[in-house]
Amino acid sequence: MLFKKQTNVLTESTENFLVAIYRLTHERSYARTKDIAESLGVSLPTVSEKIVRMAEHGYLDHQWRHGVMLTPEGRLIALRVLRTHRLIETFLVNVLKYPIDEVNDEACRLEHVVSERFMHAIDSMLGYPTVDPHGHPIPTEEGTIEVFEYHLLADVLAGKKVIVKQVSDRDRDQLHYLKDMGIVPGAEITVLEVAPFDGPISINVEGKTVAVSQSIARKIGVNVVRIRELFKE
Amino acid sequence: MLFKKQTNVLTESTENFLVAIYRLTHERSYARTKDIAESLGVSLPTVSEKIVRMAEHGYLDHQWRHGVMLTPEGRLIALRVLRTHRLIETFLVNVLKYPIDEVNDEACRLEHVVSERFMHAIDSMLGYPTVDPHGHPIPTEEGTIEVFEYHLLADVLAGKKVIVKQVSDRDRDQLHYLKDMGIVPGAEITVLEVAPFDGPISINVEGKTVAVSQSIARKIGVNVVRIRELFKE
DNA sequence: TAATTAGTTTTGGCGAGCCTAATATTTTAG
DNA sequence: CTAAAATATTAGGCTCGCCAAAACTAATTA
Repeated sequence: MLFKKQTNVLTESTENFLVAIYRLTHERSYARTKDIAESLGVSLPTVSEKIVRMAEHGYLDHQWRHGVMLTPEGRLIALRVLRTHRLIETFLVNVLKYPIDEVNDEACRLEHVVSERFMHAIDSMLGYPTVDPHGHPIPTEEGTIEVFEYHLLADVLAGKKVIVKQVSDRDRDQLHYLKDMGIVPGAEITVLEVAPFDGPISINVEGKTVAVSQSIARKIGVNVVRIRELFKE
Repeated sequence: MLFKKQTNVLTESTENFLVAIYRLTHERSYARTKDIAESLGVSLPTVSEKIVRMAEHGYLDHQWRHGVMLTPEGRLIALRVLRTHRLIETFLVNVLKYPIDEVNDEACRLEHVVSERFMHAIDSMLGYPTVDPHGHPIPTEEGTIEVFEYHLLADVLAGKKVIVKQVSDRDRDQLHYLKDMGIVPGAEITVLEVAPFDGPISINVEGKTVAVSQSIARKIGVNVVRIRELFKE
């Protein structure tokens, strides 16, 4: 019953809004109009107007002039689309051998049109994966999602050896940059030196020595610490 | 150069119009407004209006009040979309194990959004197929398409044995009906009896004996007669 | 030749999804 | 505690894709 989805009862735009809001409400409990506009690349009025319509349809909870939050129904849809997106990304990398930094655009287009049958077919072909190629959890069909907490590369002490578990999928260029250095989920990294005052971090990845900035290193998750927690200060 | 198309320069609707017109101009040289409307399931004014816009963009040649015909540019796009459609259908059947009568809807949605990279990936994965699961030719990347000419099952004399080469992909229910009887490309058929006066044809398919109407039998291509390149325009 | 009719196009409208410019309300900083 | 800055919303417009009703050929038939 959940995820019943006859493709097309929701427009692509609506699905995109829902996912964007889902992502934003991970940080703070309400997503602000401005942040939604920014993350979707549309104007503020477009967002304002869409919010009203989506709230009427029961997908959003609208605190006038403060922001929105997903209703359970909206959240379910967002997770369904996110699941589709991440499963498709996994398919593109594992089966069609896409480079990790080129899957996002394709998945963004496909996520709105594939059928449930398609999803089942690739899910089983992939062996029911639980994480996508960037190390992000794939929501289940029932609409649940695991939260993994990793150490950040930025916090690892010099001399330690870690395994890359997760990289951010938000910025394509950054992803490309990381991929070129070999920093992808599964890669082994030895931290050589951490320059003081927020300086760069020297690391050894698969034999090569490279330096990355603190800010990038804060976006790289390494090693599993513990599962199921959600502290975020 | 050909087929480079950054996805999205054309809307889904435009692509659908081009393919519909391509199919219609196989029968007669000009596609009539009415036939286009019918084959796309939209109203006449919708078609009239769209024709004007598409002609302005150089995709169509519009003989006012007589019909339209594709320009070379329009034809190229139509063939690109058709290629995409048929390659996706082949992928769905060969790789994802879809039943032959369920591929069309999925392909209709996917054909407008997949990238060139995706097409190359599945094309090579499939071993560069030249026909889709219904036995229709897959246009090449350069925009050429082979025309296979087959005998029609309806014309086969009693006692003969033939191989099914092509079934129509236009009607889902019909396809389902044929699939259930085992009449799919590759199946071996022995014609047992042809009733006179346009009567049903008794055939043996994979051990089972069934009867089909003349009208259906006229939509089933069997055995290769000859192959030739089509020159259109 | 005139009337009927099949087919086509024009007219006028609707909603979705966008936008810019103008306006309203918070928030924040002086 | 106001005034400027930031944020949100309203107003007004645009294109696309669609439609029904009306107007208009062109082909055929009486």
